[in-house]
Amino acid sequence: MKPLTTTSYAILGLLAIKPWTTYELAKQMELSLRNFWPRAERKLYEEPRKLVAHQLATVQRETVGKRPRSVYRITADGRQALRAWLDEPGAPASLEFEALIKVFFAEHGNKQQLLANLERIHTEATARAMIDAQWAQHYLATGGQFPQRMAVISLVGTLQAQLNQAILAWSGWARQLVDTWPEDLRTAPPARDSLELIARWTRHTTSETLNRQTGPVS
Amino acid sequence: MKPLTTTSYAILGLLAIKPWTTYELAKQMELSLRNFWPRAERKLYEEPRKLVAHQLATVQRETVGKRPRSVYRITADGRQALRAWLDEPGAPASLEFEALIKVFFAEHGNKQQLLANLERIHTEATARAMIDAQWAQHYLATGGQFPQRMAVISLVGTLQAQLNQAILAWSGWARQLVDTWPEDLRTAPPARDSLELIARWTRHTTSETLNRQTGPVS
DNA sequence: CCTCCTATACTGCCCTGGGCACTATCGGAC
DNA sequence: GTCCGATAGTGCCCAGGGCAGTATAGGAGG
Repeated sequence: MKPLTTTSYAILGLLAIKPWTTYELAKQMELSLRNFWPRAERKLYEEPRKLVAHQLATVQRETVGKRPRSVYRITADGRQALRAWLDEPGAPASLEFEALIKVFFAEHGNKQQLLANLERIHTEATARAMIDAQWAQHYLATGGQFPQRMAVISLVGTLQAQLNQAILAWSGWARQLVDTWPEDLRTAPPARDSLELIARWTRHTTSETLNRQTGPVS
Repeated sequence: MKPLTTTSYAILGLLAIKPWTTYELAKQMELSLRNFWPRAERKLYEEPRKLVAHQLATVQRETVGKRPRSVYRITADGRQALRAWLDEPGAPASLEFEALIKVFFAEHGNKQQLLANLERIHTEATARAMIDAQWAQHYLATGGQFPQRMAVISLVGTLQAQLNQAILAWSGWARQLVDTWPEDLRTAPPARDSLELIARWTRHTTSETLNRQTGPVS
């Protein structure tokens, strides 16, 4: 029997809200979890079956006219498994950001290319901020599809918006700074002020011993 | 001939700095790009060969005693290809954050479980902030292994640190807020203040600076 | 001098998950 | 009556993740 993955538990979490068809589950995953757990739609279709095999859900085969569909429902075991899963620490966060690689290797191109990449990041973050704003307005106005979930959703939505704001603020700052740099980026002055700020962030923390690990970039 | 991927260009970017052995390339990728382009070490060993096939790099087979090794070197075509790649827009950023799924579905568990998950996020972000601080101190003190790269590295490092700070601030805020919530999270009041702040981000794109250190809800 | 340990320098192999392509019916608009 | 988008999926290839394994180099310690 196929072992359950994080994606399985994400689906199980949705089933804990209400019963859904596989198609609806796939749509809902895309809608609400894409931003912190992106998965290929194709693979989501295999998850509910695994849940049934583990007796965490049941299927109900229906037909709409001639077309069949499967409605999945969480079981008591399923709710129990979900609660147990919430106790386990999750894997550390992981980010993929191709445009940042282009910033990282910008000295092998010219200043205009770096500015263009920063501009693209800024534009995307701006668009994203608009979407976040509309989302927040929608939730404030309607309370959302599942009002009992609004509290936790407001937490998660806040982090997403804050992360996007961080990218927006950074790209605006970086753009302005790079504007003052020479054409040959190898001779540009490093952002010392920013590094000094980062270097001071140890102060607000405990004197716990640190294992030697690497910082953001080496 | 295998097509080049983003990972290929990341390796090519490293080769544009200096020649490396495959082993060194793999180590360096892990060290410096893990945080925004994480890739399995195993697969990195296949990339330099692809670059040679495309004539963007050359190999030099050497031996250290009885042990063979391959040193890769970028070609003029390689530098050209790297510059061209810098012009193409990168794929949108993508985040995987399992602990956030647990926050998202927290209403199916109890308040203590949610607080524990927030605590874990906070602890990890705190540890990460210390690593970032040490990294910044190291760079300020030594200028790094490749001083001509310090300017671009300071940009990328700043974003990484800022993103971690956003998580740190958010998790601290969320922890305090959830503390005031009832046991049954379905009846908890949503973070309206925060949503209202996000909702307003449509209009003003204020001149954000690095010194903006406000938490999620200021 | 010998042993142990870690760093260097990779390769084999299985299988998960990403992603494109494809099928088919339903329901409402025009 | 026709067209289009939404509903409801399946088949299949292969890139990439990740575990395991091989072998030599070089320095530390006894």
